[in-house]
Amino acid sequence: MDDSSVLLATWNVNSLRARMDRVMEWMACAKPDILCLQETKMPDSAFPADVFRDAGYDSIHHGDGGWNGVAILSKMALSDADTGFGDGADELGCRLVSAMCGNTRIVSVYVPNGREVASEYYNGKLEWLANLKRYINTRHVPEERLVICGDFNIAPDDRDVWDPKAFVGLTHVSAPEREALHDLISWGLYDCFRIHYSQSGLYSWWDYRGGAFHQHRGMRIDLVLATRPVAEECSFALMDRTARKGKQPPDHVPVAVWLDMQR
DNA sequence: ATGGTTGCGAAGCAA
Repeated sequence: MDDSSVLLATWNVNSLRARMDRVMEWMACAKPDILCLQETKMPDSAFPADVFRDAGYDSIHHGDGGWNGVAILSKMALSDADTGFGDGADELGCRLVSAMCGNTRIVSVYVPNGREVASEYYNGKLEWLANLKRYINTRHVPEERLVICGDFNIAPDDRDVWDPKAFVGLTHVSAPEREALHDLISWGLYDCFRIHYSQSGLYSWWDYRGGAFHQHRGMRIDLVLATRPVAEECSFALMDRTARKGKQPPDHVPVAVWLDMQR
């Protein structure tokens, strides 16, 4: 990692209020250039933009209460920020924020969980994913510098779940969810983590219950998707399992990618 | 054993 590489990370923090000390600690250690957050679980009025500014980060937040909430932090100035799908489509509550960061468009997303297959929430998840595809397709082209990252609440394939047999009939792995994600990716995106790793058993999330983390029962549902111009510059990727350890850990860990691009 | 844990908000609900 030379001085010209940019470190971009995405992290579902499961309440920024509860995780602020950990987030600041991780940022001081990893020094990401760009950090996308999900599940801040706070309204814009509570978002600590001043604290991040003091730490050297510009920021944009989109949240309206105790659930969901997404943000982008950046050492470079953010501009042309936008929230939601912007076309009147129901975004199911503060799940998308976007901004220009240098010459690259950054989108931070928190895809709905879906709760149970065939539920109204599951159908809403599929609809939200279709809206995301439409949002991207109407505003961007694959030749642009574009990153869409966040908690997709979908394990792209069976390598990304600890036991596929245990997930039969459950959300996050169902064919319609995976097809919706594939439909988005096939528009012209690359899964940056998979550029560097092909093996199974590498996860970004572990259930709090049942000692799942220590039993290696997790899923890879937090993704950094990028168009070809950005993906070609992706020299390395990591999911920081250390962030799942210690006191009051979040259930997700940061997914980080190094991009050899000019600042 | 429809369990288990965490956060929100102040009791269940969402994940």
